[in-house]
Amino acid sequence: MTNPTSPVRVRYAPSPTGIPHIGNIRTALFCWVIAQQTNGQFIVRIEDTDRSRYDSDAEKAIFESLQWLGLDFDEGPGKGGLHGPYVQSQRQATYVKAAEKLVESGHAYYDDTTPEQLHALRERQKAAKQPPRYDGRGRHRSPEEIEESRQAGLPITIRLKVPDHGKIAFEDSVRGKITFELKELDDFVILKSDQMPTYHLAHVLDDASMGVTHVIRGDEWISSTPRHLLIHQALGITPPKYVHVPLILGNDKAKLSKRHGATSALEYRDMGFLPDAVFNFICLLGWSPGDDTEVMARKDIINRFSIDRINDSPATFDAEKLEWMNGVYIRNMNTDDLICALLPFMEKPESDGGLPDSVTRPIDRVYLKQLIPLVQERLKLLTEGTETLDFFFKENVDPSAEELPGKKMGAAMTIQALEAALALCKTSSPFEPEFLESEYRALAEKIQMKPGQLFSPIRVAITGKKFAPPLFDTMSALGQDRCITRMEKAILTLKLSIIA
RNA sequence: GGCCCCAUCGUCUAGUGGCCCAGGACACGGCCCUCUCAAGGCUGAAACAGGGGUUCAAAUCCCCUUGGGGCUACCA
Repeated sequence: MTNPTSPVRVRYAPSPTGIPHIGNIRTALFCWVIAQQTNGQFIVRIEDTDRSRYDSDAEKAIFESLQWLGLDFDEGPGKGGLHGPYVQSQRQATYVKAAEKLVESGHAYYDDTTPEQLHALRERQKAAKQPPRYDGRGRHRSPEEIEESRQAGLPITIRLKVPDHGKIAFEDSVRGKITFELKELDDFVILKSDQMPTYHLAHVLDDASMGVTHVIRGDEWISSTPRHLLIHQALGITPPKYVHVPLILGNDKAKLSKRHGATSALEYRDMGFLPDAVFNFICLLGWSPGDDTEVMARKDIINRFSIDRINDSPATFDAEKLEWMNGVYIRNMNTDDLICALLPFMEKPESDGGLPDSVTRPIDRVYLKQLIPLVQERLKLLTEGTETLDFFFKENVDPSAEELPGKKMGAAMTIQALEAALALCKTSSPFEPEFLESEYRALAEKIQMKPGQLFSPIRVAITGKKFAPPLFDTMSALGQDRCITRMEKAILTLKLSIIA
C-alpha cells in the first residue's frame, strides 16, 4: 500500500470517557500529519454514544491536548464544517433511521432479549466450554412478540444479521490482508435499547457521511473491523481505507492505562515538557523516517511521514528518552522563547513548584534574560527552572556548615578560602566573568590552594548549592553586593559551627 | 478457551535475500574536556525468541513452537 498523494480526509474520534493518553493522542497526531502532508482535512468527532461513561472533564482534556500539541483541526466541535454536527449524541436521529432501514431491508432485526437472559446464556456457554456468543434467538421473534415486549417495557435492541459462514477480508494499510471467518461473529447490536447506536454503527455512518477516506485508529479495532465491513455491505457503501496503528504499551507491556503513571499529554505538559518535543517524540513511536534522524522539525515530519513506514509492532513509552529530547529542544530554543516557556512555571506559587513566595511577581524578565545563557544547556524540563535559578531571585541563601567545604577541606581551611575570596570580592572591578576568573585563579595560587578548593566554597556560599552554573558568570550575574553579603554570612556560619 | 495481531540491544528503532559475525538514539560503564553540574568528544558492554524448511546465500521468505498483546459487551 503506497502513501496517499491526493488529499485525505481523516478523523480523530475519541470518546469522552477518560483523559486521552499518549497512544490515543499519537493516533490524532498521525492523522494530523498525513492531512497536512496531502493538503487534506483533519476532522475531530466526539463519540459520546455511551451516556453512562460520559465525562465532561475528559472532553475538555481532549481539546486541551490537541491544542497544546498544535493539532488544529479543520472540522469539528466548536469549529464547524459542512458535515456537522461533530458530536454523535447530536446525530442520534440519523442512526435510528439507518438502523430501522436495515431492519426493513432484512439486514437487521429487533431483539428483546434482556441483559439478564444474555448473561445467563453466556454463563451456560462458559460452563459448557463454548465460546460465549449471542445465539441469534431474536431472528425468530415475530413482530407481534417484539411489540408485546415493547408494551411490557422490555429493552429492545437492533442487531445486524451476520452470515453464519464464509469469510470476510480487508486490506490493512500497515499489515496487509487480514481475513476472518464469519462464523466467528455473532449478530451484534447496532442500536442499543436507549436508542443510541453502538460504536460500530455510528462511526461507519459518520465516516461515510463525512467523506472520511482513511480510518486511522489503534490496533485494538482490527478484531471488530469485519463488523464494520458488514455494516458497509448492508448499507451498500464503500468502506474507507483502514490504517491500524500499533498500540503504545506501558513498561509492563500492557495497553497503556492510568496505572502506568503519567500517560496523558497534559501531564507531560505540567511536568515541564515542550509540545514540540512531545510531538517529535511520540511520532517516533511506531514510525521512523528510515534513516537515523530523530530530532525533526514539524515540517520535516510532515514532509517525511509515510503510512508505509508505520511499524507493525507495538512500542513501549520511554519517558527517559523523552526527557533527553526535551533537553535537546530546550537547548535549541532562542532566549525569548525559553523565557516565555519558563516564566509560567517559575511564577507558580511556591507550593506548586514556583519560586519562593517572597519573590515578587511578575519576575524581572530583563534579569531573567541575562540568566538564561547560564542554565539553558543544563535544563531538561521547564519545571527545573525554579530550582536552578532560585538563588538569583532570593534575598539570601542559607548553606549549612557541612555543605560549605569542598573536597578534603576542613572548616578552618574553608574559612581561610572564603575570607581571602571575600577580601578580593570587595575590590574586584570590573565585576565581569573573565576578569573575576583571572583574579580568583591568581588568588588560589597565592594562598596555595587548588582552584577547585577555592571555588567550591564560594559556589556553595553564593548559590546555596553544590551544583550551579559556572562560578564567575554566576558571581557576575548575582552582583558584587550580594556576593559579599553571602560570603560574609557563610564565614559566620562556619565560625559559629566551630564554637558550638 | 476461540479468533486476530505482533516478535532485532533494557527501551525507541535501521534493516524489504548478499553491503550485517547487524547500524543509530536513549539509558548504563570508561576516557577526554573541566571551577561543580551540565553540554560536547571518543570509547565499551548490549539484540535478530526457538526449531524446521526454501535458497549458492536468510534478521529479511514459508511452516511450526514459544512468548506477548488485542478482541471476544446494549464500552469505545
